[in-house]
Amino acid sequence: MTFTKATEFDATQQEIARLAKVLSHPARVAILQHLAKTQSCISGDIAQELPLSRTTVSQHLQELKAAGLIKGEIDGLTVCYCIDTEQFGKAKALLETFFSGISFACNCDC
Amino acid sequence: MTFTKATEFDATQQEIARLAKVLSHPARVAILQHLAKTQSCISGDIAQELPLSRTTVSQHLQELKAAGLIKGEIDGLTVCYCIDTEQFGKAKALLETFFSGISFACNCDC
DNA sequence: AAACTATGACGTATGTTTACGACATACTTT
DNA sequence: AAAGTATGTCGTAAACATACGTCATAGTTT
Repeated sequence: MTFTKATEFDATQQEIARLAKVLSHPARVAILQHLAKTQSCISGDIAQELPLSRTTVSQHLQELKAAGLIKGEIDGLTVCYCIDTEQFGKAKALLETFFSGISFACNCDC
Repeated sequence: MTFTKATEFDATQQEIARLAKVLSHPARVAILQHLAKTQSCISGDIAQELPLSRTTVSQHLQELKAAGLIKGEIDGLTVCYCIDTEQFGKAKALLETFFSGISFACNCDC
Protein backbone atom coordinates (compact mmCIF):
# COMPACT_ATOMS: atom_id res chain seq x y z
CA MET A 1 0.00 0.00 0.00
CA THR A 2 2.81 2.38 -0.80
CA PHE A 3 0.95 3.92 -3.67
CA THR A 4 -2.66 4.35 -2.61
CA LYS A 5 -3.77 7.34 -0.62
CA ALA A 6 -6.82 5.61 0.73
CA THR A 7 -5.38 5.56 4.23
CA GLU A 8 -5.23 9.33 4.43
CA PHE A 9 -8.99 9.68 4.85
CA ASP A 10 -10.78 9.52 8.17
CA ALA A 11 -11.61 6.24 9.86
CA THR A 12 -15.34 6.26 9.15
CA GLN A 13 -14.83 6.98 5.48
CA GLN A 14 -12.34 4.15 5.26
CA GLU A 15 -14.67 1.79 7.08
CA ILE A 16 -17.57 2.58 4.75
CA ALA A 17 -15.31 2.13 1.73
CA ARG A 18 -13.98 -1.16 3.10
CA LEU A 19 -17.48 -2.49 3.59
CA ALA A 20 -18.63 -1.27 0.18
CA LYS A 21 -15.67 -2.96 -1.45
CA VAL A 22 -16.75 -6.31 -0.06
CA LEU A 23 -20.16 -5.85 -1.64
CA SER A 24 -18.74 -4.55 -4.89
CA HIS A 25 -18.77 -7.89 -6.67
CA PRO A 26 -22.05 -9.62 -7.56
CA ALA A 27 -20.63 -13.00 -6.57
CA ARG A 28 -20.24 -11.87 -2.97
CA VAL A 29 -23.72 -10.35 -2.95
CA ALA A 30 -25.05 -13.62 -4.34
CA ILE A 31 -23.18 -15.67 -1.74
CA LEU A 32 -24.63 -13.60 1.11
CA GLN A 33 -28.14 -13.92 -0.30
CA HIS A 34 -27.67 -17.64 -0.73
CA LEU A 35 -26.46 -18.09 2.85
CA ALA A 36 -29.44 -16.08 4.07
CA LYS A 37 -31.88 -18.04 1.93
CA THR A 38 -30.75 -21.43 3.13
CA GLN A 39 -31.05 -20.19 6.71
CA SER A 40 -28.13 -22.29 7.77
CA CYS A 41 -24.53 -23.16 7.32
CA ILE A 42 -23.72 -24.59 3.99
CA SER A 43 -20.57 -26.15 2.69
CA GLY A 44 -18.86 -25.55 -0.62
CA ASP A 45 -21.68 -26.61 -2.88
CA ILE A 46 -22.29 -22.88 -3.12
CA ALA A 47 -20.06 -23.11 -6.16
CA GLN A 48 -22.70 -25.18 -7.92
CA GLU A 49 -25.20 -22.36 -7.53
CA LEU A 50 -22.91 -19.80 -9.13
CA PRO A 51 -21.32 -19.42 -12.56
CA LEU A 52 -17.85 -19.66 -11.06
CA SER A 53 -15.33 -22.35 -10.32
CA ARG A 54 -14.97 -23.76 -6.82
CA THR A 55 -11.60 -22.06 -6.47
CA THR A 56 -12.97 -18.62 -7.25
CA VAL A 57 -15.93 -19.07 -4.92
CA SER A 58 -13.55 -20.11 -2.17
CA GLN A 59 -11.60 -16.90 -2.74
CA HIS A 60 -14.75 -14.78 -2.45
CA LEU A 61 -15.68 -16.65 0.74
CA GLN A 62 -12.29 -15.79 2.21
CA GLU A 63 -12.87 -12.12 1.48
CA LEU A 64 -16.27 -12.14 3.11
CA LYS A 65 -14.72 -13.90 6.09
CA ALA A 66 -11.81 -11.44 6.27
CA ALA A 67 -14.31 -8.60 6.29
CA GLY A 68 -16.09 -10.28 9.18
CA LEU A 69 -19.44 -10.63 7.44
CA ILE A 70 -19.43 -14.41 7.56
CA LYS A 71 -18.01 -17.06 9.85
CA GLY A 72 -16.63 -20.42 8.79
CA GLU A 73 -16.19 -23.34 11.13
CA ILE A 74 -14.60 -26.61 10.17
CA ASP A 75 -17.06 -29.44 10.70
CA GLY A 76 -15.33 -32.66 9.85
CA LEU A 77 -14.73 -32.79 6.15
CA THR A 78 -16.91 -29.83 5.26
CA VAL A 79 -16.75 -26.23 6.35
CA CYS A 80 -19.80 -24.58 7.79
CA TYR A 81 -20.28 -21.02 6.57
CA CYS A 82 -22.87 -18.67 7.90
CA ILE A 83 -23.53 -14.98 8.21
CA ASP A 84 -22.10 -13.25 11.27
CA THR A 85 -25.32 -11.61 12.35
CA GLU A 86 -23.70 -9.26 14.81
CA GLN A 87 -21.10 -7.93 12.39
CA PHE A 88 -23.65 -7.75 9.64
CA GLY A 89 -25.86 -5.63 11.85
CA LYS A 90 -23.00 -3.25 12.48
CA ALA A 91 -22.35 -2.96 8.77
CA LYS A 92 -26.00 -2.23 8.14
CA ALA A 93 -26.02 0.47 10.83
CA LEU A 94 -22.87 2.05 9.43
CA LEU A 95 -24.34 2.40 5.97
CA GLU A 96 -27.66 3.63 7.32
CA THR A 97 -25.91 6.38 9.24
CA PHE A 98 -23.96 7.34 6.15
CA PHE A 99 -27.05 7.49 3.94
CA SER A 100 -29.03 9.43 6.52
CA GLY A 101 -26.23 11.95 6.79
CA ILE A 102 -26.19 12.52 3.05
CA SER A 103 -29.85 12.89 2.22
CA PHE A 104 -30.81 16.53 1.89
CA ALA A 105 -32.62 18.90 -0.40
CA CYS A 106 -30.23 20.64 -2.76
CA ASN A 107 -30.98 24.33 -2.85
CA CYS A 108 -29.54 25.07 -6.27
CA ASP A 109 -31.12 24.88 -9.71
CA CYS A 110 -29.23 21.96 -11.16
CA MET B 1 -15.22 -7.45 -20.33
CA THR B 2 -14.32 -10.70 -21.92
CA PHE B 3 -12.76 -12.02 -18.78
CA THR B 4 -15.05 -11.09 -15.89
CA LYS B 5 -18.08 -13.16 -15.08
CA ALA B 6 -19.80 -10.37 -13.19
CA THR B 7 -22.47 -10.09 -15.87
CA GLU B 8 -23.69 -13.61 -15.32
CA PHE B 9 -25.35 -12.75 -12.03
CA ASP B 10 -28.89 -11.44 -11.72
CA ALA B 11 -29.75 -7.79 -12.27
CA THR B 12 -30.31 -6.87 -8.63
CA GLN B 13 -27.03 -8.42 -7.53
CA GLN B 14 -25.22 -6.52 -10.26
CA GLU B 15 -26.95 -3.27 -9.32
CA ILE B 16 -25.99 -3.63 -5.65
CA ALA B 17 -22.42 -4.44 -6.63
CA ARG B 18 -22.28 -1.48 -9.00
CA LEU B 19 -23.49 0.88 -6.28
CA ALA B 20 -21.14 -0.60 -3.71
CA LYS B 21 -18.22 -0.18 -6.07
CA VAL B 22 -18.86 3.56 -6.28
CA LEU B 23 -18.70 3.78 -2.50
CA SER B 24 -15.68 1.51 -2.27
CA HIS B 25 -13.12 4.31 -2.19
CA PRO B 26 -12.86 6.69 0.78
CA ALA B 27 -12.31 9.66 -1.54
CA ARG B 28 -15.75 9.20 -3.06
CA VAL B 29 -17.34 8.76 0.35
CA ALA B 30 -15.58 11.94 1.46
CA ILE B 31 -16.74 13.83 -1.62
CA LEU B 32 -20.36 12.87 -1.01
CA GLN B 33 -20.13 13.89 2.64
CA HIS B 34 -18.52 17.17 1.67
CA LEU B 35 -21.24 17.95 -0.87
CA ALA B 36 -23.89 17.15 1.72
CA LYS B 37 -22.19 19.25 4.37
CA THR B 38 -21.96 22.35 2.23
CA GLN B 39 -25.63 21.93 1.34
CA SER B 40 -25.03 23.33 -2.10
CA CYS B 41 -23.25 23.03 -5.35
CA ILE B 42 -19.56 23.41 -5.11
CA SER B 43 -16.90 23.75 -7.72
CA GLY B 44 -13.55 22.06 -7.87
CA ASP B 45 -12.06 23.44 -4.70
CA ILE B 46 -13.11 20.06 -3.31
CA ALA B 47 -9.58 19.04 -4.16
CA GLN B 48 -8.23 21.37 -1.50
CA GLU B 49 -10.20 19.50 1.13
CA LEU B 50 -8.77 16.13 0.16
CA PRO B 51 -5.28 14.63 0.12
CA LEU B 52 -5.44 14.18 -3.63
CA SER B 53 -4.53 16.12 -6.72
CA ARG B 54 -7.16 18.04 -8.64
CA THR B 55 -6.91 15.57 -11.49
CA THR B 56 -7.64 12.59 -9.30
CA VAL B 57 -10.56 14.31 -7.62
CA SER B 58 -11.95 15.15 -11.04
CA GLN B 59 -11.74 11.50 -11.94
CA HIS B 60 -13.65 10.47 -8.80
CA LEU B 61 -16.26 13.11 -9.54
CA GLN B 62 -16.73 11.63 -13.01
CA GLU B 63 -17.32 8.22 -11.50
CA LEU B 64 -19.89 9.54 -9.07
CA LYS B 65 -21.57 11.33 -11.96
CA ALA B 66 -21.49 8.25 -14.19
CA ALA B 67 -23.14 6.29 -11.38
CA GLY B 68 -25.85 8.95 -11.21
CA LEU B 69 -25.26 9.86 -7.58
CA ILE B 70 -24.27 13.43 -8.35
CA LYS B 71 -25.11 15.97 -11.01
CA GLY B 72 -22.76 18.55 -12.49
CA GLU B 73 -23.88 21.63 -14.35
CA ILE B 74 -21.58 24.09 -16.02
CA ASP B 75 -22.06 27.54 -14.52
CA GLY B 76 -19.80 29.92 -16.36
CA LEU B 77 -16.24 29.15 -15.46
CA THR B 78 -16.99 26.81 -12.61
CA VAL B 79 -18.92 23.56 -12.55
CA CYS B 80 -21.69 23.13 -10.06
CA TYR B 81 -21.76 19.67 -8.48
CA CYS B 82 -24.46 18.48 -6.20
CA ILE B 83 -26.01 15.26 -5.02
CA ASP B 84 -28.79 13.83 -7.15
CA THR B 85 -31.28 13.41 -4.35
CA GLU B 86 -33.65 11.23 -6.30
CA GLN B 87 -31.00 8.76 -7.46
CA PHE B 88 -29.39 8.78 -4.06
CA GLY B 89 -32.73 7.86 -2.51
CA LYS B 90 -33.05 4.93 -4.87
CA ALA B 91 -29.56 3.74 -3.96
CA LYS B 92 -30.39 3.96 -0.29
CA ALA B 93 -33.59 1.97 -0.79
CA LEU B 94 -31.77 -0.70 -2.78
CA LEU B 95 -29.23 -1.28 -0.03
CA GLU B 96 -31.88 -1.22 2.67
CA THR B 97 -33.82 -3.92 0.88
CA PHE B 98 -30.68 -5.99 0.52
CA PHE B 99 -29.72 -5.68 4.18
CA SER B 100 -33.25 -6.42 5.35
CA GLY B 101 -33.31 -9.54 3.22
CA ILE B 102 -30.09 -10.81 4.72
CA SER B 103 -30.62 -10.28 8.43
CA PHE B 104 -31.66 -13.48 10.11
CA ALA B 105 -30.84 -15.61 13.08
CA CYS B 106 -28.43 -18.36 12.18
CA ASN B 107 -29.62 -21.64 13.63
CA CYS B 108 -26.28 -23.38 13.75
CA ASP B 109 -23.62 -23.40 16.43
CA CYS B 110 -20.89 -21.48 14.72
C1' DA C 1 -3.36 -48.29 5.03
C1' DA C 2 -5.23 -46.81 0.55
C1' DA C 3 -8.50 -44.47 -2.01
C1' DC C 4 -11.76 -40.86 -1.83
C1' DT C 5 -13.71 -36.28 -0.95
C1' DA C 6 -13.98 -31.45 0.48
C1' DT C 7 -11.52 -27.59 1.00
C1' DG C 8 -7.82 -23.99 1.28
C1' DA C 9 -3.26 -22.30 -0.57
C1' DC C 10 -0.27 -21.16 -4.45
C1' DG C 11 0.91 -19.51 -8.91
C1' DT C 12 -0.24 -16.85 -12.72
C1' DA C 13 -2.53 -14.50 -16.62
C1' DT C 14 -5.46 -10.82 -17.62
C1' DG C 15 -8.39 -6.90 -16.64
C1' DT C 16 -9.45 -2.84 -13.69
C1' DT C 17 -8.52 0.95 -10.48
C1' DT C 18 -5.85 4.60 -8.69
C1' DA C 19 -2.99 8.46 -9.02
C1' DC C 20 -0.94 12.26 -11.23
C1' DG C 21 1.59 15.25 -14.66
C1' DA C 22 0.95 17.42 -18.98
C1' DC C 23 -2.06 19.19 -22.35
C1' DA C 24 -6.52 20.98 -24.18
C1' DT C 25 -10.65 23.68 -23.68
C1' DA C 26 -13.45 27.38 -22.47
C1' DC C 27 -14.92 31.25 -20.05
C1' DT C 28 -13.36 35.86 -17.64
C1' DT C 29 -10.90 39.65 -16.85
C1' DT C 30 -7.79 43.33 -18.05
C1' DA D 1 -6.53 40.31 -27.95
C1' DA D 2 -3.73 38.52 -24.21
C1' DA D 3 -3.32 36.75 -19.79
C1' DG D 4 -5.45 34.34 -16.27
C1' DT D 5 -8.44 30.79 -14.12
C1' DA D 6 -11.23 26.58 -13.66
C1' DT D 7 -12.03 22.19 -15.55
C1' DG D 8 -11.93 18.05 -18.19
C1' DT D 9 -9.16 14.65 -21.13
C1' DC D 10 -5.17 11.83 -22.25
C1' DG D 11 -1.35 8.98 -21.36
C1' DT D 12 0.87 6.09 -18.27
C1' DA D 13 2.86 3.61 -14.28
C1' DA D 14 1.97 1.08 -10.22
C1' DA D 15 -1.19 -1.51 -7.48
C1' DC D 16 -5.09 -4.38 -6.98
C1' DA D 17 -8.94 -7.58 -8.32
C1' DT D 18 -10.67 -11.53 -10.79
C1' DA D 19 -10.60 -16.11 -12.42
C1' DC D 20 -9.05 -20.66 -12.58
C1' DG D 21 -5.87 -24.80 -12.86
C1' DT D 22 -2.94 -27.40 -9.96
C1' DC D 23 -1.23 -28.89 -5.70
C1' DA D 24 -1.38 -29.64 -0.62
C1' DT D 25 -3.92 -30.83 3.44
C1' DA D 26 -7.01 -33.18 6.27
C1' DG D 27 -10.79 -35.87 7.43
C1' DT D 28 -13.73 -40.24 5.80
C1' DT D 29 -14.60 -44.40 4.04
C1' DT D 30 -13.52 -49.04 2.56
